[in-house]
Amino acid sequence: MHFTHQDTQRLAASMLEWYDRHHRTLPWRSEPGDTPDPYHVWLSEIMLQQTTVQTVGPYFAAFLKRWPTVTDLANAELDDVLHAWQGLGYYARARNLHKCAKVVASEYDGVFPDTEEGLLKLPGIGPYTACAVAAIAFNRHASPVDGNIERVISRLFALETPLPDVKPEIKEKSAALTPSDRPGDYAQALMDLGATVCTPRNPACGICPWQADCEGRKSGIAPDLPKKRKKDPKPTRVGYAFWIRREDDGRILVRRRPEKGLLGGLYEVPGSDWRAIEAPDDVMLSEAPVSANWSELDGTVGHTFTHFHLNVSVLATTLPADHADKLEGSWTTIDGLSDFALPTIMKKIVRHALKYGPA
DNA sequence: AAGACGTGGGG
DNA sequence: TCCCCAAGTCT
Repeated sequence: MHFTHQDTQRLAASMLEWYDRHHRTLPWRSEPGDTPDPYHVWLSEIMLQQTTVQTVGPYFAAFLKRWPTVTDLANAELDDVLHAWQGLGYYARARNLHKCAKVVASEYDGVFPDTEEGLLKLPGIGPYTACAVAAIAFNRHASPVDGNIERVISRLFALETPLPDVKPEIKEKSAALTPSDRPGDYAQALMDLGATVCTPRNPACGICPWQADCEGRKSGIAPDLPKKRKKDPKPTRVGYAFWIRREDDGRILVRRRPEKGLLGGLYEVPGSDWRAIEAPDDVMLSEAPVSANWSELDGTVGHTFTHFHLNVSVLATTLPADHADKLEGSWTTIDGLSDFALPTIMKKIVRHALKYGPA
């Protein structure tokens, strides 16, 4: 399948026309004709990595309100950024977001670089985001390829090679279709189309501006594209959470996780390691922050991460203050828990402890 | 280069 | 219930 130069111009034009009529108004999108704020574009693109528009909305608004400029964000404390990010997931994004803001503020005088290669050097900005920001914020002739565009292009050309092998071919085909005029709108058009028309399941080919040219639709395989390699089943891990209450004031112990790795920099109810195979109770118990008289609460807390399922049992105890004060971490009231950046698994553990724990 | 890295919604 | 999916990056 090959398009002539004339074909590509026609396809780009019909896509932009579709965008002008059907594009969504999103908080980070400038009005047509207005120059977008690179800070807004960058912030939204980082938040939107592997995350839905609906989920991002409130976070984007809250960040912009609290940190109106990239310099404001650079001057923030990391813990405050992680706190504002809690629940959004992939927390390395928040750490890199903060790092990136600091670099832009200190080394670029608060002004984002306006080229793909300049952007690519910044923390948390990879090939997709560099391309997207260059196109959307700076109107550069760049062709970002995200999951939506992979789907649209693989269908348009009926590419049956599975991802990720087919990625270079998609990149090449997509670049060849990208117009010099309005490359940013064109990129957003493809993403909108992928999100609302050329959807993973039940694509609405009947209303697609490219239906007449789509090889995938014509051969009836569009809904099955792009092909992907099968994923390995997720293993299940188990562990304990230690709900430790200080006797005199009823405060609870929380602690900050190491900055690298899973849930890095967020706070946790102290816990054992999460193991693939259930270890004997005494091994898990030896990982408690303190030796104590534990009572196991009813039920378990289940949570699924990207690459494993987790089942946590909660052990509760109450410690005399002189004993409690030797432990590492922060003692907080229940209400005060909202001041800490807690990932969803920890919120579940807190909820479970409050529901089943000793009164 | 393949695996680590979150979460919530939809079918 | 369970699997797939969402504007990927880092190591």
